[in-house]
Amino acid sequence: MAYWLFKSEPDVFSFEMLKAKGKKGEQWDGVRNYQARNNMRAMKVGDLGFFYHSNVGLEVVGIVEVCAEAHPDTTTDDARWECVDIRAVRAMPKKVSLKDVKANPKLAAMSLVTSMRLSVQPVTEAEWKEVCRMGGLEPAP
DNA sequence: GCCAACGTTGGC
DNA sequence: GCCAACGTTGGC
Repeated sequence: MAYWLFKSEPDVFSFEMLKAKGKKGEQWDGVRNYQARNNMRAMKVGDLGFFYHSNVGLEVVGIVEVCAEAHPDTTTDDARWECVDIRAVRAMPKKVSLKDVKANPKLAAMSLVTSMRLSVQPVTEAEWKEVCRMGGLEPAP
C-alpha cells in the first residue's frame, strides 16, 4: 500500500466535485508532467491519497482512493500522457493547511514542502499518519 | 496580480 | 546534448 497526494485548484476541480462523482470516481486527467505521470504509473488500485486544494484554500481537504490504474489520458492524443482514476473516500474532519504542514518539523521533508509545484506527489507512511493525525483522523485509514 | 521557481521546448 | 527562451504553477 502506497500513499499519494493529488493537487487541484478548487475552482477547476474541487474535492466536493469528486465526491459528487461517487464510487466510480473520475479520471485524474490533464497531468502534463513526467514526474507526476510516473507517480501515477506506480499507483495500484486501493492506494490512498490526500486531496489538496492549491491556490484557493491551500489545505488538505480529504482522502481519496485509486480505483483504476494508469491508462491513456483521453483528453489528449499524445500517447505519453496517462492518468489513474480516483474516488473520494472521506473529507478530513479538520482541514490541514499548508501553513500547518510547514510548521510541523516532522513534515519538513514532505514533497508538499520540498517540491511545491509537483501536482501528483508520493507521501511516506510516516507523513501520511502525521497529516491524518493533524486532520483529526486517528487511527489513519 | 505579481513574481520566483522550475519544467519543457526547440535551435544550434 | 547544451542552453536560452518560454510557459506554467502556485504561494503570497
